[in-house]
Amino acid sequence: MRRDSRLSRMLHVLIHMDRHYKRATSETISKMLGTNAVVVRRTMAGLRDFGYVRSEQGHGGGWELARGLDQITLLDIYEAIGKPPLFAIGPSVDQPECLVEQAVDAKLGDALKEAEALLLERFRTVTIADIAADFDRRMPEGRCNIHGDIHAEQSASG
Amino acid sequence: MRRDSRLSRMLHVLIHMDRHYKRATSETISKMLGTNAVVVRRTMAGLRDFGYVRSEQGHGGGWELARGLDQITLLDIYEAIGKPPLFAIGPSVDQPECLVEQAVDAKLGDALKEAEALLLERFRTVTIADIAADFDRRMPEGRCNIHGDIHAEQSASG
DNA sequence: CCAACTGTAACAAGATAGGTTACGTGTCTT
DNA sequence: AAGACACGTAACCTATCTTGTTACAGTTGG
Ligand code: FES
Ligand code: FES
Repeated sequence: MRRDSRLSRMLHVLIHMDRHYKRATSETISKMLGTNAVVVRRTMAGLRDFGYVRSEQGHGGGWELARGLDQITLLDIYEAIGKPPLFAIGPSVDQPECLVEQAVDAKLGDALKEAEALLLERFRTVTIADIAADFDRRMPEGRCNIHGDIHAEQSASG
Repeated sequence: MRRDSRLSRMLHVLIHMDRHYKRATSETISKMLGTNAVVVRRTMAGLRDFGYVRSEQGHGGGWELARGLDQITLLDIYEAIGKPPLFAIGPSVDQPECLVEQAVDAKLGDALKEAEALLLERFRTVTIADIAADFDRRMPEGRCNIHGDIHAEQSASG
């Protein structure tokens, strides 16, 4: 299975939007993420529907934050991208007839539910601002120089 | 992503082997699991390599338990099938240059590591005998009647 | 030898995240 | 009004991974 990277990507984008852009187009964001503008629109549509970002069409349009990063948790974003499955393992059938299999899946399910609860609890208590603060510690100057060209063209326009 | 069901399947098989079969062929097991004999050999090869089951070739051969279910934990089986990835979410790139992305992945990775540790700890402390005991509580008579035909043909030969 | 097994390689099928193309619609500038 | 710019979305392709299938080689017991 290929790992779903949408949560990671959205967090990445939101921090960049807060730190470096007033408004960013799907094209600009796609370059940051190393992907395609359509993928960006597709994924960020969920965030827009939940009110974390706004999108505007037409000339001069693009994406912008709709609230502060301290008002958005990891759980918010996880839900906004559609609550994709967290685990890569699980039972082979949903409603097994075999009682042995039922016992196996029940026990396995208990362990998975515990782990899921812990994970979602972490998601619930960590805001994107917390992650941004970690970034500030790694780069006190607050400058990202990896994609300088992208940043430059945005500084001019926004 | 399709969920890896090998752990669930192997637990299922091992309990049936302990409760109903002295020895079972891949063909018989594949019917229990609703799959193919080659898939059974492929998956159980790992369990054999780790010494949880024995296989014998040739006429009258098949699979049998190499130790008691109370001597095998879920973690043992998880490792024997090759420690497949537990999570379906993760970062998009392994070594991101962008410091923002590094901070995101670090925070996300912390949460995932915590959940993984909890899950593996549960796996470590639960034996297959524990699951079998749950099965006994669900079906006190100790009989499985779903695949009676399979059980019957095995009772005759083993 | 022959039948009944496992061992394994090679390939097909099914599912899903992600990438790409195409086109529609809205909005700002000129 | 025209045209450039940008989002919205459907449709399709690609990559990857688990699972299923076929084929065949090797092993064992009658
Ligand atoms: S995408 Fe983070 S510095 Fe360019
Ligand atoms: S597979 Fe469990 S009763 Fe047949």
